[in-house]
Amino acid sequence: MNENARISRIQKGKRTEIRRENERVILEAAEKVFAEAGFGGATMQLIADMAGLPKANLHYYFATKEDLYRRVVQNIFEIWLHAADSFDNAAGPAEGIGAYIEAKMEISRRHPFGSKVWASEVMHGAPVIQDYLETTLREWTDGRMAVIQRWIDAGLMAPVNPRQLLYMIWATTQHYADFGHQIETLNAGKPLTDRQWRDATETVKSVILRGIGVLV
Amino acid sequence: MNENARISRIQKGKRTEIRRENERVILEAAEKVFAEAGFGGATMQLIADMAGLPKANLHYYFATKEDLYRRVVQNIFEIWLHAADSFDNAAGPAEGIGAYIEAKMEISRRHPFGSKVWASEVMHGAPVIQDYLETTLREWTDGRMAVIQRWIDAGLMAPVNPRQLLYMIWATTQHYADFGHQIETLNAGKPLTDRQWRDATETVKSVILRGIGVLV
DNA sequence: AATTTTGTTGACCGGTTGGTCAGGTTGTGG
DNA sequence: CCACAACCTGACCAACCGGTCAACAAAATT
Repeated sequence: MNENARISRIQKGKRTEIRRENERVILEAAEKVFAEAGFGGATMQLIADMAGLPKANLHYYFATKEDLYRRVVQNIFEIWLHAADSFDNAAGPAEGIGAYIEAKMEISRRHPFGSKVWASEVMHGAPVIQDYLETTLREWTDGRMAVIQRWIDAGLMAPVNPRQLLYMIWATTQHYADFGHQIETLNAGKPLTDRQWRDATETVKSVILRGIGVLV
Repeated sequence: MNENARISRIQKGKRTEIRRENERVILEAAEKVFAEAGFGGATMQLIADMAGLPKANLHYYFATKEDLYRRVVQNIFEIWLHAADSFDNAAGPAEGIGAYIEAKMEISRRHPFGSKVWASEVMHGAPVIQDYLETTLREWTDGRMAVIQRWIDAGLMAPVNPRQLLYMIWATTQHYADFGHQIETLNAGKPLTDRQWRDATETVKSVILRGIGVLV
């Protein structure tokens, strides 16, 4: 048996497939339940029911409720950080910040449950991911602040406090996920349409970009 | 006994005083515990300990955990609505929206626990205050949107979607309460100083006001 | 085909939680 | 000073929750 065949077998083996699929189903159910009930309000039984598995099976893949929760939070954090790719290779603030806002709005739309879990985690004092905040997030923030400061120094945008600007972007974009229920209620109880999402994105972009002196 | 004497006695009676004071202490403790642990994670025992009362005493004043929670949520909702007073008798958007942002930032600073409870309630689908969203909040929103629209029609500000503008103000201001822990962590673990709160308020105000074409 | 590893699950358990209640204490009106 | 109402609380309970485990099934390995 050569190396390729072995790798192929490992990746395609039924065992591996079962594990991957079950973990996926469990994490998806957990994300939803944690988002809708909070960590304390969520029960392993509820997650199991939503995943269509016996509760004992959950504990086979994830030792404890906290382990499962940690994985859910880490998943959304990864997505969150990736949105920064828009930021990096941008020529100036109009392009960079505009693309970042669009990326974050897209995340709010496609991962509303993950966003809520993250918000909930932070609101409760980040008991699980405090170390991420102090290391990865801090470095990430410092890096983007430096980019914004360079744009300001180059006269490409108004001298707005870069940190506060990032907070404003985070707040406005995540609002559409975290407070989605309120927004839906004020929208006659109906989810936002494609057009409404585009309008919201455009409004956020235009107000912020004009607010930092990039648009006229 | 005349009417005045009776009212005076009722308001000053020790019984009334005891009830009012105990309810106040319990609500204050409950707000903090619900904010830090969520509804599901909060326990009556924890609230009782923080209030310095036996658990059974809590159930004397508030029949169920849900009753207590409902009162906490209603309290913050009242404060929330009152911030709109800044909006109403304003000559134009610079004054009205500026004052509203300041009022909401002040609420985020002075009632961080209440803000978090409100956010948590909405994030979880507003199980307790859904009717408020559909009645009071909707009317409130429609009213302010009309005011903003009049300003736009009068040429006092750029034609920004009034609804999205309100959402942006809610999001940016409440962010400082709901994500206060994250902001504090990124601030070297220290709470914002007076000066930093003023800076944050000014940045939010200037970016939004410039963003809607009110500032140059 | 035998053996080992991995996956599956109903039944069970100790600990915690929201809520109750009986019996006591304190304040109030007559 | 008496009777009634409001307030207080230790002890208790049924329900539920996270987690365990033994016994079994299925797949992989030899």
